[in-house]
Amino acid sequence: MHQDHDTSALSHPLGGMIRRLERHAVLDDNDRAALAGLPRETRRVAAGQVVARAGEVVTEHQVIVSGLACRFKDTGDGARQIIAFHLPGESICCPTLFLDVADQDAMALTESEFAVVPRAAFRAVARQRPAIERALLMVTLVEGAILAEALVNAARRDGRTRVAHLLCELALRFDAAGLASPNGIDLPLTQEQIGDALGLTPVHVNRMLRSLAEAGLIERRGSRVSFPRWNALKEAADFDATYLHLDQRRV
Amino acid sequence: MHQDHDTSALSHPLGGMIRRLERHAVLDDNDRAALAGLPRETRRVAAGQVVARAGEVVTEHQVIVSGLACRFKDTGDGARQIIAFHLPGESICCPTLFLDVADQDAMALTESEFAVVPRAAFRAVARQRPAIERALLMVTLVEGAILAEALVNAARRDGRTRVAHLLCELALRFDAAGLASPNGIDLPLTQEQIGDALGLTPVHVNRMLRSLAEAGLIERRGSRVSFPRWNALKEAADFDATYLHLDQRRV
DNA sequence: CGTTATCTTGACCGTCGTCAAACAGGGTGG
DNA sequence: CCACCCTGTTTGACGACGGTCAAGATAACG
Repeated sequence: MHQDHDTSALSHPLGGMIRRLERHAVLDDNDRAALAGLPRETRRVAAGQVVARAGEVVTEHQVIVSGLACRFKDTGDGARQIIAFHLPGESICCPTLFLDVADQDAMALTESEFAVVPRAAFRAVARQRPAIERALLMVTLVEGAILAEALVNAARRDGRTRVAHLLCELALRFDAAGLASPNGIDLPLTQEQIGDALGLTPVHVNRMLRSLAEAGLIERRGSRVSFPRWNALKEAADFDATYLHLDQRRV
Repeated sequence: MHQDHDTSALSHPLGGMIRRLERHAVLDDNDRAALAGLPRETRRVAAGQVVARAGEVVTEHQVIVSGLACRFKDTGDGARQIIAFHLPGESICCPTLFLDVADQDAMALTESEFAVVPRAAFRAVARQRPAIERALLMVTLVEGAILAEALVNAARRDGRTRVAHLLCELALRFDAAGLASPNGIDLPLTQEQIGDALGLTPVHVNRMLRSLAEAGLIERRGSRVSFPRWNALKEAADFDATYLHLDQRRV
């Protein structure tokens, strides 16, 4: 962990977060400067490392700079449910920035880099600059919509559709984050983690991936997934991208 | 539908919403006055009536004054998933107040009364008064935490635990809303609606309710549900109320 | 190159969905 | 007051989707 107060927009550790906020809200130069001026550290964590724990009082606001992370909850009998995947630019914020006691855990799924901001500083900036608070509300609403669709997916769709739906969502979100290439995405998730997100066992995830591949709806090479028949996959996934609010007019 | 501009605090149609916001945030007299002064109508709707539709451009902000409502999504093959239950004082707001195009439907589950506020007016007040926007962010975060637990419930727990968990949650939320009596709650949900919220069929909900009743964990008389062994029920439900954030310090 | 995590596949089984029918309750109209 | 109906509840029989258990194959990694 090292101090890093470079303020150039491109390499700024919070630049991804600022761009993400501006996808859903309007910030002016002062807002951007206030966010860019936040005290922060960057922290590099290994895959699998837990970075926030339910029940703890929160003192830090963590933003992913690179890598992939998730929030999750464990049930009483040891099962794990992934609540949300977090791409670079996203915060583990929403549950913990304003709620005093976290009710969820968070972990890095790949080796990741986090920007860590003292919670009090972040909240002070949000309070002083209403546009920032508005922006936080917007991204929280979008995350809520994504969470709602995850509930529909897990509660209502069969395993094959569920897996296909998650792939569609991640493909679009990776693309929006600039992490997709024309011929697919690099999906650094184990089948167990996919199952943890969908309410399936790893062996069933495996069966369903095979089924999708045999139908020609996806192609797999290592962790690379490509979508040779995107529209057919969307169809099989019962996928409608409205809930991602990717084209939300900024307010 | 009739105009109603009574401004006395107790009977004000938005009084429930203001009190709810103040459970999670701090409002001053000016904030309260700004909310109470919003233009509004009250609207009475019958059980089962859809009050918001996915895909529509939103122009109204709807707050429940009395009754019970829910948000839901339908899947491609006709199944319905209830995303959230809404008690008096809550808004159907969070998805639709700031996101331009709704991705969820909403309906009244019982005969209900809604306060309807023009969206532009509500947004203007929120923009002028940051404390209100902060309050909206807080309740949105709490709703997100409830939604996350619903995902855990539907994806990870067996039917019996799922039903028990929903009963625990509703018991506490009804109580917080002043709708519970010492010996239980009046649950105006059909078993089909319970199933729509949990990802179960109505017949399986019926079996699980019977199982819980036979174990002495709940008692049913008509729509009345009581909890003779609350702690044992919580245990069977894998229930931990942290996620409801009922004791959140206000910020 | 050995060790471990992850993937893959098969066989078996249980929870829950499906289908069906009987039953109860509440409202309506004769 | 009583048929009637409609919605919702209750219960049973059966089947399938997906979980469990287990073993072997492959890939990742020091």
